Amino acid sequence: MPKVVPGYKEQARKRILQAAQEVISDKGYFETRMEDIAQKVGVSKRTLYLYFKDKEDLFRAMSAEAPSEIKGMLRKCFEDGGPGMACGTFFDFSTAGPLTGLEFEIIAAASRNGALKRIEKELFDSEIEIISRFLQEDMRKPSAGGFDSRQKARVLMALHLGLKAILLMGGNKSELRQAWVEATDRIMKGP
Amino acid sequence: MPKVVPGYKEQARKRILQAAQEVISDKGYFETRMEDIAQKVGVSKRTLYLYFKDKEDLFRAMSAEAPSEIKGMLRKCFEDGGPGMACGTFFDFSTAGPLTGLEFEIIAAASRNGALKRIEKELFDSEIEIISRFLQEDMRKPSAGGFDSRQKARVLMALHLGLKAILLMGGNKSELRQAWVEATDRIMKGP
Amino acid sequence: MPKVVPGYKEQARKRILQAAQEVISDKGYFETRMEDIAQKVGVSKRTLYLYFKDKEDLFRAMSAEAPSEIKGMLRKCFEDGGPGMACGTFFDFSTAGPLTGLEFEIIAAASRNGALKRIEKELFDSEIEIISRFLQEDMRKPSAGGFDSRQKARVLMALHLGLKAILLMGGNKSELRQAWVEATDRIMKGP
Amino acid sequence: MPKVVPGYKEQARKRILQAAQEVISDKGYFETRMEDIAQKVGVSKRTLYLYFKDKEDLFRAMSAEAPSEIKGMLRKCFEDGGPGMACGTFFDFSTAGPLTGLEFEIIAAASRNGALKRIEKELFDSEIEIISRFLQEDMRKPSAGGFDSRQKARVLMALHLGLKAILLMGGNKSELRQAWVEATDRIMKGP
DNA sequence: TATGAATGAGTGTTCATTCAT
DNA sequence: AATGAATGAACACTCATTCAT
Repeated sequence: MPKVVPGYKEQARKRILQAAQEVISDKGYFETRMEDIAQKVGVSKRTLYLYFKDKEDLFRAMSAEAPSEIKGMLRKCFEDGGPGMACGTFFDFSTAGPLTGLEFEIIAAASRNGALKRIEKELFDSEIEIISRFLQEDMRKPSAGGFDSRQKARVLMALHLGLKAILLMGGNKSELRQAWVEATDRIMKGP
Repeated sequence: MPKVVPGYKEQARKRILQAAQEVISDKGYFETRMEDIAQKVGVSKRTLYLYFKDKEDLFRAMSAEAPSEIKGMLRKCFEDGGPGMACGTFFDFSTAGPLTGLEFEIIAAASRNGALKRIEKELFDSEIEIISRFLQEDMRKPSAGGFDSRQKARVLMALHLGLKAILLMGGNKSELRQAWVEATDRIMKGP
Repeated sequence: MPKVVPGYKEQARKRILQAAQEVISDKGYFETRMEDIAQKVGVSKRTLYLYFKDKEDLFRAMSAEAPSEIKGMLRKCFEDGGPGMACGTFFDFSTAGPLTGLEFEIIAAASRNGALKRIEKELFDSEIEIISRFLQEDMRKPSAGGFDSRQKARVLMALHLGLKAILLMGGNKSELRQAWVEATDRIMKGP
Repeated sequence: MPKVVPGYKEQARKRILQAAQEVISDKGYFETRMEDIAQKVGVSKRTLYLYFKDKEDLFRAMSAEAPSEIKGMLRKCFEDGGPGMACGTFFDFSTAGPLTGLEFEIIAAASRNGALKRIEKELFDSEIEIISRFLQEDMRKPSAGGFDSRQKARVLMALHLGLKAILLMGGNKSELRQAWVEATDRIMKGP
């Protein structure tokens, strides 16, 4: 293992976070042992503590950095894509991987943990920002009754989150996809 | 302690579940100790095991019975109330108590636990049933493009769940309420 | 193991403290494992935590209760015995058992731990009290120059402690005993 | 960092020992981490191992060299000073710095560690030697009853050590100083 | 000479759970 | 119906120490 290579520690850190996300997605935070993560990375348990103060710190970092791919997905769907396809595609993308409860575990944890709550809020706000910007471009007109693009973005995010929750409880995927497409259509077109 | 009173055990059980819900809402499942629940009920730890096989069993029972009040709320809003007020009122009702992540913790747990998943699915389906019945009555007309009342109900539930998640992360309540009212209006009226 | 016997817990606690004193005397506080103590008592490690919050708490309790035998010894020598023999006897008594550094470890710890310091101070003061009372009876006359019985008691205690330290470092016992007898004689008789 | 300077290693070693003494005085041997010492010196942890085999080796070296200042103090008080003032001055000198339990921790450790015990014994003996030489000069007469100057020196050392212990437990300094002066007077004058 | 990175071995502590009453 | 006492198994975390540079 190289040592003096600059950026090495940063990479190692990333690898740990990646492994953590996989294991915690799979087993849940509390049922995940530091050992599990260490094994997945291929280092000793002790090494994790060189990069993170404790388990919670690792979880926090993971919560903060993992969603960067979600934002990438949002960008791909909402910034690059055309208006019509954006929503359906987004649903497909966001439900493509293996379904895990990680997102909800983080939310539940955030409800009891100030630091995590702040992190999540910030991530959420930036997501709203991306979508909202897209919607504004798309419409170019002031929204009726205060239901502006930011509110619409919130609704989209909420709906999306809720549908994933239902999927997690065993909901039918194509059924839910259809509900999503139909609903987003109404929400975005307006009355 | 009365022993001969019939239904005593049932009552004691209820008391335990109630206490469990309070404590677990507050601290989270994994951070809640059997001790905590026992103390809240005012019995010894050992006694809990007379009513539930183990901690998970208790959690399962709690998950299954706690939502009965949610259904009551749904009934009050959607079966008894008129169409216009139903949605706003439902939002107000469902966000009235102290906000906890319990719901999402259960969802996350269900994603990894077959028994819990079945329980949650069933509860969810019955909730969909209630709302969907209301929507049908309200409209009395076949919905366009397969976006029938059941799908709408799903969308409502998902949106509601998602908005609660956002609330939990520190979202602004009145803002989200407005988003909810506006969105449900569009979803239900629909083209 | 009987459970409902009143005073049972108190006895168990005593047994633990006794074992702790033996093991810690032997190996030192930091090198003593909770496991070691548990084994000596014949219970599981976990059981220790039913009686003491943590290792430090156990150590504190041990420090506070173990010296009761020292006080007994003091009483036997200074209160019951006649003036002449008290000192020599006290030295013999107090150096009779196996020599350990426990006393000094406690003192070192007390210097960095307020709670322990208070405990030790109190014990020390009560020991001074016992000796000082004996000296007063013995002399029945006001001491010259403020070197009263309390001061003399302090000197005796200090000297005794110091000689034990020297013993611990490999000092010759009979040599030190003689030094003690000679010195106490001068201290108590006065100029 | 100069390498070719002869005596450089020796100096570095001294710096480490000095730092070790400060940190260990402050936190205690077992609660002091190699890291702490390294930080205090301003080198990496690894470097300490270039100078000392392991933690215990470092501690041993520290125990052996630190007291050189005590001997200096003894010389200043007992060899250079006149008889009358020696004792009071010695007390003042030896209790001037910040009070720590280090001395007693070393004693406790020595009681369980042969190598350390030998080191301490030797130091102690050389201290006795210094004082005893002073006393002999002072008196120039054979002591009565075997209570020779060496025995007196032992008593002085023991008393001094004991009083420091009492100080450490929260004893009153001026009270103890007075006790010391009074007692040493009686011990040295003797019948 | 010096060190960034890594780790094996081990500790205190916790908790759900069971025994015997 | 209820419980005081006890525990086995497990986990987070720590530290002195060594590799490779």
